[in-house]
Amino acid sequence: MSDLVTRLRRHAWRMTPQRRVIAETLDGAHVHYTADEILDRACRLMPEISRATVYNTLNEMVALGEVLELNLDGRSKRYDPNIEHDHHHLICDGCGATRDVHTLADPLDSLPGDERHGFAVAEASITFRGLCPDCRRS
Amino acid sequence: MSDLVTRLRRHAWRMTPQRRVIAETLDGAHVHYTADEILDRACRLMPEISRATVYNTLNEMVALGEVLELNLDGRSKRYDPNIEHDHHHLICDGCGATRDVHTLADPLDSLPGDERHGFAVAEASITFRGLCPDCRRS
DNA sequence: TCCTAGCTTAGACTCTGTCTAATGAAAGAT
DNA sequence: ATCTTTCATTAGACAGAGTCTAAGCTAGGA
Repeated sequence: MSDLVTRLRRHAWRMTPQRRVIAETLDGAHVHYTADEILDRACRLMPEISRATVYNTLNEMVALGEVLELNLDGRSKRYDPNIEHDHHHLICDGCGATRDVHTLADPLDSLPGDERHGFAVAEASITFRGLCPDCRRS
Repeated sequence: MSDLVTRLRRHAWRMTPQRRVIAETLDGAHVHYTADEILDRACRLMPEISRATVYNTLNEMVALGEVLELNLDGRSKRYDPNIEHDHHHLICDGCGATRDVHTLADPLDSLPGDERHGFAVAEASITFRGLCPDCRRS
């Protein structure tokens, strides 16, 4: 039983077999998958699952506040079951692999008042870019 | 004569009328446009310019290192003629307005070695989100 | 001026994601 | 247990952003 499934059960939300497979796929990964990667993996467990269901379900999980949607590479969205608001992301420029990281300092503190231009700044997230161990070798 | 055109002239790169219109459109703006917005504006000066040329040219400017490509909203890319590598972006959650900001500390220093997971980390950029002065009022 | 590399063009194509209309399954009421 | 209503799932059509292709055009050097 994954933690994400537990969290989703608390909402008034039908837990269908398709939704369970999607939630378990998301939650079991240490990297953040795209919708198509989740579809691939879900198809191994439930071959007849449809693309629309995967997209619908991911959007609903995001709307429920139990999954974060990441727009990091400009190609496809990735989904993060970790909803803590103090984490950031490390992305491989070679293959697009994405994972959570934690920093020592809160980046909000690094933006001085005179650089806020009258904005009410609520949130800051850092995107780190580089090459993952696999892509460094090739 | 825009500063971006001056910078582009330093490269072995044909300065065609199309490329000049695109460079001047980009450089004259205070916000960061999408490729389609640039196409719209370029068409006012040169009605027969093609979509492919705008996309090709923007990609070449990025490859020359004279323009930065931003993936901030997951929909379409935006182009920033400011290529200083130590600036970040402040985005309004209300209207999407985007502007450059500078921070006190380099965010790369806030990622400890044991959070790098074997990656060769090259770059870090911060996205600040909040409400701009106009959107705070309404 | 002529030549040639390389630029521009229209339109087809790909990829990611959304929408629609029809079918299928769950949960409360009887 | 069955009915009924509501919501979920499905295949496929559609939409938006961006890339590719093949043909013609042009900038700039010889």
